[in-house]
Amino acid sequence: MTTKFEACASRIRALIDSGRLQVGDQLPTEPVLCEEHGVSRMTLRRAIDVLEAEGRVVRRHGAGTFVADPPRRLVRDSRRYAWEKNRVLLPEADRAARGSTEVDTGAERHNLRWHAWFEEVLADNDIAAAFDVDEGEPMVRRTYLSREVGSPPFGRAISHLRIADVRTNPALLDAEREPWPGGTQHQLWTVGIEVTRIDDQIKARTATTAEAQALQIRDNAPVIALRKVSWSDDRVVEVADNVWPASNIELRFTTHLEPLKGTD
Amino acid sequence: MTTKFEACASRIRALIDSGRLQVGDQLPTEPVLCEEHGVSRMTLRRAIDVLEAEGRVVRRHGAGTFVADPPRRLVRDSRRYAWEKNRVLLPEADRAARGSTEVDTGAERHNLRWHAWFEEVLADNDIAAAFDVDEGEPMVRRTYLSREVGSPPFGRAISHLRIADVRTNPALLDAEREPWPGGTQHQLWTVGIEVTRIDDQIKARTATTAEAQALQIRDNAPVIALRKVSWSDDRVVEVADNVWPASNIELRFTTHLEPLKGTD
DNA sequence: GAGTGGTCTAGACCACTGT
DNA sequence: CAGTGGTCTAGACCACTCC
Repeated sequence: MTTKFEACASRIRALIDSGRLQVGDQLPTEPVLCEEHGVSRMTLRRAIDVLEAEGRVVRRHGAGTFVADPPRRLVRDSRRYAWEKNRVLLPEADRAARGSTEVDTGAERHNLRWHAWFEEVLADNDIAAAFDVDEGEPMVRRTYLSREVGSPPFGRAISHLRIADVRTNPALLDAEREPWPGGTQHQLWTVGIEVTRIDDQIKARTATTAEAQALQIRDNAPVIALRKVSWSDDRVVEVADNVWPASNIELRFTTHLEPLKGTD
Repeated sequence: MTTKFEACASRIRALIDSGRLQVGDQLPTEPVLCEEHGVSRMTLRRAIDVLEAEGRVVRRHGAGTFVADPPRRLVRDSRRYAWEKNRVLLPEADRAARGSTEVDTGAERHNLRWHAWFEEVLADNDIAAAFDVDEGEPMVRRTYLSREVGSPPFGRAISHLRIADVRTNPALLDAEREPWPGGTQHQLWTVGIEVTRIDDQIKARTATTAEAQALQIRDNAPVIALRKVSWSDDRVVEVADNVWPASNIELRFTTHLEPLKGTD
């Protein structure tokens, strides 16, 4: 049995898909839609909940409900790591010409805005375990919010470095120097650290309240969380926790396999 | 301002976290909870919606609402690909001893159950594009559902192979031969194909109706979708679409970086 | 201040489970 | 068939946006 709210959602979805309602158009108001579809307000709202979860409409409190932009999915490709590493030895001008974020988003540099915020903190349980150091180890916590002009942030990253590792280059503790040409791998290179391996751990879950606020999404909206752990040989040198609205991102990973021996 | 349904959810969540309600325990019925928390039924249900989305409770229509098992997250590591490839040349007994799924889940082989279902189909738009062949190309579509005894399925995979590639080994078209010792890489090896690279594309989204049914989860529950594209040199040889309930899985990827040249 | 979406209520009826 | 959760209603009040 198909429910009333699903049927109602389907009819409105059809209006959008057919182009009768265009991107940015305001839907009729809730009382009007209730009338049109012969349902009560709660049922109508449940129907719109479905469309909102699908990313087809946005609700703006006090203003109206609007047909949403189909999300431009950002693509984050693991090849960015090798690409970034290859730039470590380039002169600054070359490194500055293009950053990973532009590559991911396809956006132009002049359309990108950064918010970077640095703090000196003591490693909590979780971070200490990730680095395999003692709790309370002094760290620098770097929070990044990046957005295209006129859009909500497309993701947040919180990166941790050991202060013991980066202390010899005070510029690394200064948020004013961000975005750093060449990214974290070049930053670590300035203190003699070469990143040799990166592990990514990926989960999908619902946003915490803080994340929802930072990314301007609903509480409990689905997000993808990626923890990037950078190693220099057998030592962890950076732990970066990234979070994106699930609908905004696609991750890609490439695994090259060694040729089989003893064949040909 | 915190809403009434959030406050109500928090109180019930606290009961679970504190251990006053144990895994498997039935919650008081909705009318009782309404009374206890002084809210209407719709508000109470919204509170329970939150807990259900967090995976803390399960609702069973007609039976009750119960404290859910904390999900055992399955970990799928990209190193499985190299591991599988290294086994291609091993004798069957060795290959059969242990499969990727056991490695991912940590489950014992005797506790795992498979449902495999093969069909011969013509490539649709999407699959044809992924293989870079013409639409209508004959393919074998292999659907896998795997579960631990007594649990709902933990994931579904739909794999496509070109019939032109595998025709020389009819055993590959027979679902009765699954699970195949050594997995897909060994299967392809039997028809002279060596997998040299694997690309994974990952999205988080909500479950389709078919997926929700197959995985025994709610419609629109969040899932992780992973498309694995296997290449033999510059030719696509398998496209496998995996889907897991988002709360049940963590993905891990390892990227090794080449040493920087001209240094030391 | 008029109009929008967000929350909440008290009650009804239905579908499903277990005995 | 008694009791559970699932859906739906008609109305109320509130918070927010925009004129």
